[in-house]
Amino acid sequence: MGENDKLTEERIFDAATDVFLDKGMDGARMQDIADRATINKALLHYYYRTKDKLFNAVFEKIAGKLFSKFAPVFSENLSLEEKIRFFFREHITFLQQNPRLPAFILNEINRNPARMRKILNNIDINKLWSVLEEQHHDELVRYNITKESIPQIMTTIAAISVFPFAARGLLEAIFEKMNITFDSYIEERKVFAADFVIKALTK
Amino acid sequence: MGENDKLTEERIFDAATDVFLDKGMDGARMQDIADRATINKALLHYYYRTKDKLFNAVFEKIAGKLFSKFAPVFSENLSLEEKIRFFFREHITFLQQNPRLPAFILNEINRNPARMRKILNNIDINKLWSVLEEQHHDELVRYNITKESIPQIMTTIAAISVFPFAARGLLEAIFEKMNITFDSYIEERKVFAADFVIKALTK
DNA sequence: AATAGGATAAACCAAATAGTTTAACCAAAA
DNA sequence: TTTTGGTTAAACTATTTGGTTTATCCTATT
Repeated sequence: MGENDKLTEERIFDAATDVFLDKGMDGARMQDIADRATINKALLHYYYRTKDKLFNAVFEKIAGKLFSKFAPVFSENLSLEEKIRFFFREHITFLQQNPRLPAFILNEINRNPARMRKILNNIDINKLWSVLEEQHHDELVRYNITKESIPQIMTTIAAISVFPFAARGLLEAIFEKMNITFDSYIEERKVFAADFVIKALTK
Repeated sequence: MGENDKLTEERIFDAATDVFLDKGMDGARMQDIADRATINKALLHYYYRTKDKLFNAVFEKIAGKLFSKFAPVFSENLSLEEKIRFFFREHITFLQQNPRLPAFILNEINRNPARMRKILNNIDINKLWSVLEEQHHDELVRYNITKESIPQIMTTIAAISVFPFAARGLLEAIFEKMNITFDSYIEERKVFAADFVIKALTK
């Protein structure tokens, strides 16, 4: 019954995603995952033999989702400034819908850096620079963006987008005292972030 | 023998800090901590009755250390621009010496937000704005910094400083392929970050 | 000399947990 | 009708782990 099959496997995968996102690899319990998928432990192990295999499947899917959001920057036909605005709008909106991803990824990356290296092996980092230079040569000159400054700029952009979600628990506690909500702060951030970065880059 | 006493308690505390920083609350093992302190488990429990109490002690110390680094911004007698430069230089240098703190704090905050709230209760967030406005009224106007924009600006500054360390495992993997080291990137960042923020804020 | 308390080794306990096994159920396919 | 394979409940194993207990040792203080 290949139909029902997929349903169950998917239910397991979704339940596992949910539990791992909440508790991390160490804190997650196989029984929890089975419960959340409303199956029993035997069946859980029947589909994913070990906790490790299950976790790896979940982690790779999540990491893929998170990083794939960076791709349009290299494909969309927009000016550099438009791309920056586009990126923050899209990426932050994505994180709004998947707010637990950043903390999860950052935590598991530090627990097991090898896992990350394996995923990154599929990406040719150096090629990205060539593509960027090809598409935006004039703008790069105008903004004074060099190959050397790329690491600083890119990590700054990532930081501005990702950090609020990674530090969500902390920020919510602070914002509570200032009478502002995390949600409105995030909504504002989509344009604040773009303005801020463009301003900083403009000569 | 109060002397030796303190030595042991400190050895335990340091060992616990080390293990918790590496493995987190869930991943840490009491036996590991005892081993690293070169004492036995009985004595470990003799000093800190439970894993939870030990963890809380470690967490509060670490959180205190991390946040205390934000304080000089309100005490040093410098212009706003100088303060921004001062902050990034000092804070990033501190993180260079304690690179595992950010990932640890962010992770544990999300696992147990209540713990953070308790610590933040000792800080009067709203007062900080008054102090800032008192000390830098003219500059705030000049830079177009309002009470409303403070959350965006402050979290951006924190993000730029903290994120590289929280994402260290990821960045190291990427930088490897670009033939640059995390250390040189961080060294650069002390001034890049300040320049970037000041540029973004200047009208 | 006696005592108190830090320190140890080692065995122990109870609970949690990953993973396995077994026997039985049921529906769809052969 | 038989077989196959997804599915279940439940008991079970082996190991890990937080925490306790006990008996013993050592040393500084009384």
